[in-house]
Amino acid sequence: MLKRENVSLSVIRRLPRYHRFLADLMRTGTTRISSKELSRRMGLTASQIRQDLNCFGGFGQQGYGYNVEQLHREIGLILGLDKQYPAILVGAGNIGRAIALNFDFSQMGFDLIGIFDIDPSIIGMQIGSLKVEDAAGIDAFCREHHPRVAVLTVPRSAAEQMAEQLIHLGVSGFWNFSHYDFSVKYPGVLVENVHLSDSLMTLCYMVRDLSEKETRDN
Amino acid sequence: MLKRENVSLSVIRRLPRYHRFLADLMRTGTTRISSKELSRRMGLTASQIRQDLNCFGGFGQQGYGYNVEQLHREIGLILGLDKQYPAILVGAGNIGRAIALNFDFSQMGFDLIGIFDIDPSIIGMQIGSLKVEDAAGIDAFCREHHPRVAVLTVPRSAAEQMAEQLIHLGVSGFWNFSHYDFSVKYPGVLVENVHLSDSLMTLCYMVRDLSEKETRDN
DNA sequence: TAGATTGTTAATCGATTAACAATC
DNA sequence: TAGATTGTTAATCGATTAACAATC
Repeated sequence: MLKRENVSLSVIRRLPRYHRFLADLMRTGTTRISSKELSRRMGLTASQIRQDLNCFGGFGQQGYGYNVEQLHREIGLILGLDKQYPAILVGAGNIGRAIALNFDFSQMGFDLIGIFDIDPSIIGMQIGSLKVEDAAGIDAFCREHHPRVAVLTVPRSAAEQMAEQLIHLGVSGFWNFSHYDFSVKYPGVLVENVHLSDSLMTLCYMVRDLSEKETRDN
Repeated sequence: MLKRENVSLSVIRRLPRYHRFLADLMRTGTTRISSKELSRRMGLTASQIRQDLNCFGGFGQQGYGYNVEQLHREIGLILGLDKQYPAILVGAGNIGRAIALNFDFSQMGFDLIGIFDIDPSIIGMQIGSLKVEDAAGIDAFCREHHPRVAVLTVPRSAAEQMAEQLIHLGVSGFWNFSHYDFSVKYPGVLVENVHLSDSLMTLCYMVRDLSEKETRDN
């Protein structure tokens, strides 16, 4: 897993999906798989799978295919799931709590070490193994524990100011659930925007589009 | 808004973002905007914005630009946000509850009319204006109310069976939060997959990649 | 009218697919 | 060895960007 250097984002975004399908295969006891068979299951082309994997090295063997367990492990290493970077979550409302409770951050390369909110009725609440802390203490916390990444589950109105504060405190990656779109403003900062409403609106378009076609066809 | 027909998914996925930025502009009282200025704010090219919009019609005026309010409204119509289609949510765990509580479905083209779960300790729980119903009653409910779309927030193990059941009951669109990847298996069914763990893993890759570069540079 | 900015066509770029020699 | 399947190069396709005439 050495060949990389400027691998395109389209390829990177497919890696977690490969990882997931390979985990499924392991669960069902499959030990080897060809790019052709994997492409059939994932709805891709075999060519694309081979191209994608060869950005990082030759994990397969001619005439045999890929070893499922090995490939799963290699992709995990490429994604960086083997080490845990410290992360904090800011905004312990419904979405924030759901994420803190539902995600095993340690399986995804992170260690969730702090949860913050400004609402006195939420501060002190136990969420999994962590207790919600007062957001006023974020500065001190960051200076001590140096989180690399922040999950931003605050309302839109608080997002901009909080993002800037965290960037100054050394946070360089954001998993952003707020409606605030800050990828443009701070170059160099890594942002993975999760605009759930954008996703739902896209589905809305597709559903409308389908019913229009059905109407025309009848 | 008549020109469409096979507009690419890449374009569609940008529409909700335009919609959001235009809403922001309205909020700050801006009444007109050029593709150039909008491109600067959104981090796109002006060319792309004009190309995107012209898939659906000429909303601008030479020498003037676009009327913010009109463009916002037109994009809303293109996305289909003006009518509400009935939707249900299946799986009222942490994520399901957070979504039901946080999203104003009516603003995104849907009307959330039912929430279901199988867990007796959750059934009957009040979530916003709805009460969680027993999933055993989904068949009867669908035959009566004909939801077009289902939000799938069930665990992976329950997802496949539930998806098939709902497809048979006439549900044709899914907002899928489960780890189950069913876009491949049921052609014709519209699926918007929200694989949050894929998103977090992508961020993991980016953060690792950045620190490797920093290490090299020093 | 002059300046600005669109709508649209043409050029470029990047990503996907196809093909095939290498090789297990 | 023969068959299968990779790694990789070349061809195709689609999406983005640039250019510019039309026009408000």
